[in-house]
Amino acid sequence: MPRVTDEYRAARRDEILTAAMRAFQRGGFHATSMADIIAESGLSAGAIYGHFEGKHAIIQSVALQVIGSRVGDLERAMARDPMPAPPGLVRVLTDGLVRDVGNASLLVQLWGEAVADDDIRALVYGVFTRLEAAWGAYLARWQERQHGASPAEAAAIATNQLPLYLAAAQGFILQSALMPRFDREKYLAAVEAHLPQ
Amino acid sequence: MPRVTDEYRAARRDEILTAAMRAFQRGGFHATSMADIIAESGLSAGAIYGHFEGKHAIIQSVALQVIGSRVGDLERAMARDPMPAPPGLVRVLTDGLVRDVGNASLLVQLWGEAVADDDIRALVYGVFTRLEAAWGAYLARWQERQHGASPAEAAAIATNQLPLYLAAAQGFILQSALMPRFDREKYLAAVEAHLPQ
DNA sequence: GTCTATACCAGGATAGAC
DNA sequence: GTCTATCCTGGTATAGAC
Repeated sequence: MPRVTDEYRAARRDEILTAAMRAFQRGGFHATSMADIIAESGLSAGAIYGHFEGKHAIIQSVALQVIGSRVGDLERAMARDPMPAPPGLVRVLTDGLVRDVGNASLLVQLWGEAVADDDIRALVYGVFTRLEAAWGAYLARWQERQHGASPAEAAAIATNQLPLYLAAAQGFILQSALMPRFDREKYLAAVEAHLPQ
Repeated sequence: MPRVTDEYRAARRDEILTAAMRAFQRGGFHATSMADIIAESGLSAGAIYGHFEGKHAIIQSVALQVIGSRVGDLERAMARDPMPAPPGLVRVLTDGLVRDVGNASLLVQLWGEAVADDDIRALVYGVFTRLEAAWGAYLARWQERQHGASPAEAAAIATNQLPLYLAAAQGFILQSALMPRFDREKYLAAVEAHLPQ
C-alpha cells in the first residue's frame, strides 16, 4: 500500500513537468537551472527529487511528452476515414503542437539537443523513423485511393514525395519558433497550394 | 607595432575556431567543456584565452562563421546570370554547407540555442530575415523573367512560394543532421520534381 | 603568446528534520 | 512527501612563470 495514492503522485509529477516545460521554453534546457524549475513549480528541491532522479530525467520526460504526442496525433489522423488530403496532415501536426505546448521552441531545442545527448537522439531518431513509415504508407494509400495508382506506382510516388512533406512539417515548426513575423495561415496555404497531391 | 603579425593572430584564431567546431559537432555546445576545446586544439588554456574572451565568445564566432557563410553563398548564387532555377538554390546552400562544415549538425544546434541565447537568437533572426528578403526577391524576379509575370503578380507568387522554399532548405538541413538514412540526392530530386517554378 | 597550476563559483544533488 | 540548509563536483577563467 503506497503512502499516497498513485493519482496523487502522477498529478505531482505532471505539475513538475509542466513547470519545467514553461521554464525550458523561456530559457532553454541548459540555461535553466534546477533552482529555476523549483521556483517555477512553487515546490522545493526535496519535492522535485522525490519525483525525478535529476535534471536529466526531467528533460527526458519533457522530451518524451512533447515529441510523443506529435506522433500520436499523426497516427490517429492517418487512420481516419475518409482520409484527409496529405497537406491536411501538416495542419494536424501543428494544431496539436499549439494545443499541447503553446509553441514550437521546445521541439527545436530537442533537435539541437539530439546532437549531444544519446537518449534524446535515440528518441528523435525513433520518432523520425515512425513518422517516415506512417507518412509514407499514408501517401501511398492516398495515391491508390485517389488516383487509382497500382501499389508499386503508389509506393514509388510516396517515396518520392515523402521528404518534402516531412520538410513542410519541419519548416513549419522551425519558422514558427524562429521567424519573427511567421504567419501560420499563409504557411499552410502555401503547403496546400504547392505540395503534390 | 604588434608583437606578432596580424596574420599570425588570425591564423591562430582560426585554428582554435576549427578545433572548437569539431568538438561542438561531436558533443554539442554545452557538453563540450573548455578542456575539450583545449585538448582538441592541442594548445593550452592560456593560448585560448589570449584569443577569445571565453567560451561564449567562441560559440558566437563559430555561429557567425557557420551561418554567415550560408547567407553569403545564397546571395552570390542569386546574383548569377543566367539565374539558376529556384530549386537549384537549395542545392547551392547545401553544397556550401558540406564544403565548409562537413555536416549540418552545428546549424541545428544553433537553432536550438537561439531559444536560450539572445546573441545567437539575434544572429539567427538576422539571417532568416536576409534569407527571406533575398529569396523572395529572387522568386519574384524568376517569375517575371521566365513566365512574363507583371511585377505585382510576380511579387504575389513569390510571397506565396517563399515559405515552402525556406522549408525545403531547412528540411534538408534537419533531415541530413538527424535522419539515419538520409539520401541527399533523393531529397534534391524531390525538391526539383515538386516545388513550383 | 603560451604554458602549468590553481582559484573560484554555479548549480546539481543530498541530509536530516518535520 | 516535502521542506531548508548545505555539500561537493565540474568547469570557467585567471595568475604568474617562461
